[in-house]
Amino acid sequence: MICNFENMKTEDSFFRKSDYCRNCFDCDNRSELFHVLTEEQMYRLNNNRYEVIYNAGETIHKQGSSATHVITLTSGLAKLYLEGKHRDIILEILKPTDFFAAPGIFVDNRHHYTIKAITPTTACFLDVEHFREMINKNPYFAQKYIEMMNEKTINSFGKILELTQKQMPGRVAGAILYLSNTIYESKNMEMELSRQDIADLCGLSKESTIRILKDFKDAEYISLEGKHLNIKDHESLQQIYSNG
Amino acid sequence: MICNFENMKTEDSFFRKSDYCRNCFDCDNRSELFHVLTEEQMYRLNNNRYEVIYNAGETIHKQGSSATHVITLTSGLAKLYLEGKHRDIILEILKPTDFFAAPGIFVDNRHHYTIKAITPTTACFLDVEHFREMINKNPYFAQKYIEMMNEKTINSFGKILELTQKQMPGRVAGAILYLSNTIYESKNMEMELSRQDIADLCGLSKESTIRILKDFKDAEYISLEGKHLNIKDHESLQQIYSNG
DNA sequence: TTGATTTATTGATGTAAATCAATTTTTATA
DNA sequence: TATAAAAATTGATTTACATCAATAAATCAA
Repeated sequence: MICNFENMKTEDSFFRKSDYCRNCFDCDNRSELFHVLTEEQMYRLNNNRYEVIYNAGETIHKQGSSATHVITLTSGLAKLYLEGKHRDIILEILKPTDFFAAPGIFVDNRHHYTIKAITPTTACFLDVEHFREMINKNPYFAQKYIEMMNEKTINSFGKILELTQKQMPGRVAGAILYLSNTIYESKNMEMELSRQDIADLCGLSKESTIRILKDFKDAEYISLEGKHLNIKDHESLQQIYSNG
Repeated sequence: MICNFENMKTEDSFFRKSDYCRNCFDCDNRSELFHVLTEEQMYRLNNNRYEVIYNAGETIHKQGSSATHVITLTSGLAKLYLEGKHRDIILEILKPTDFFAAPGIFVDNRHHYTIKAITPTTACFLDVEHFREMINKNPYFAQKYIEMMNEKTINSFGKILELTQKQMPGRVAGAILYLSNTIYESKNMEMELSRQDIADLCGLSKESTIRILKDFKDAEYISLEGKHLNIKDHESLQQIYSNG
């Protein structure tokens, strides 16, 4: 499923838009990061990228494998998680325009986490060498990237505190608020995550997670039918999240 | 306790070395990061830095306070930790030439952790604005910094897995190995950390940590008198650490 | 040197959350 | 549509670890 600049030209459809075959110039799903590129750098970016389609459940990056490309999610939903000995810990749900450069690309050229499609997903791949070059040639780009990295670092600090200090209700409330505020941007969600996914987001067992969700439902903080979750009492959830 | 380039010139001791009053050019404690600077940038670096002396227990950076400087530890030992609601989590022990730039300096200009001196400590301070400038002007410097950041990110992934998946013996073994391999670089250590510090390194209660240390002592994996710890059976500790 | 304060140690007890096991519901497949 | 497989749910049980409480040792200050 390769679709680069060259391909598009031969079809005489340079600026044509399609679901998973855009060019970078008028791409709605371009990560914010790339806004600082010069025209020429954008041209080269477009020339060096390709897009891949994934089915739900397919692996996009595998922990331990070699990191050859950075990615931007262009459609769908994916989970980024650490594979532990006993369970997985989801660090982040990725949604369109989320950009991800493996921290390994400047260290050991390995992936240190796995990214797996939750729904059917498309992702745009960019060669690591080319990415490194943009970092070196464009200080604004480097700075933007550093900002992004730093934000993720700060988030991971928060994650460490949550996973070690909050107990079950606080963590589940946190996961619900994260999905609502950041991922679905609505209090009324048709969740695409499984119960296990939610558990992995909380660092809890699936059974415990289900029990807490039940409690929240009984307490009328949420309504929950299958994968349809509606936040009825945002205030209380926030309270539970904040108080641990 | 300010001692910059200008001060030193007036004393006619440009290249004089003293315990906490060096210039950057012949400083043994310069972080690796600064090796890529040009002569002129080194000059400016030297001009913009100052050094501070701390007593054991004093706070160098406070979580939540504003991040105005990046630091390099030039002597002593310090702990970098997250202040949680119920306990602190030590992310890293800092020792001389360890450089630390708060991830907040490119995000919200706040410190997201606390750094506290464990022993009497000196640290070299560099203004954030000047640091940002070096990042923008020197792509090698930027790249080195990114490498450093990425390494820390990868480490924090490991920390997340350890804190959530390993149980007590695995975590305590991990802490001992970390202190031995990375901090004291010896199997025979006169530890400067308190039992509480070791506990915070493991994300455990002080009592549990002490119990496990006792177990290791009884099993003759280590000898332990007060703060003197000697690793007698590295192999077994490594095994316990790996198997969790 | 002594008393005071902090740090370290040990034992007894409590509990949050995991695990195990069985059942129900949903989804996928023939 | 029937059947198999996977995911979700609920209850019973176990356990790893924290907390509490008491004492002992070490450090500090006067």
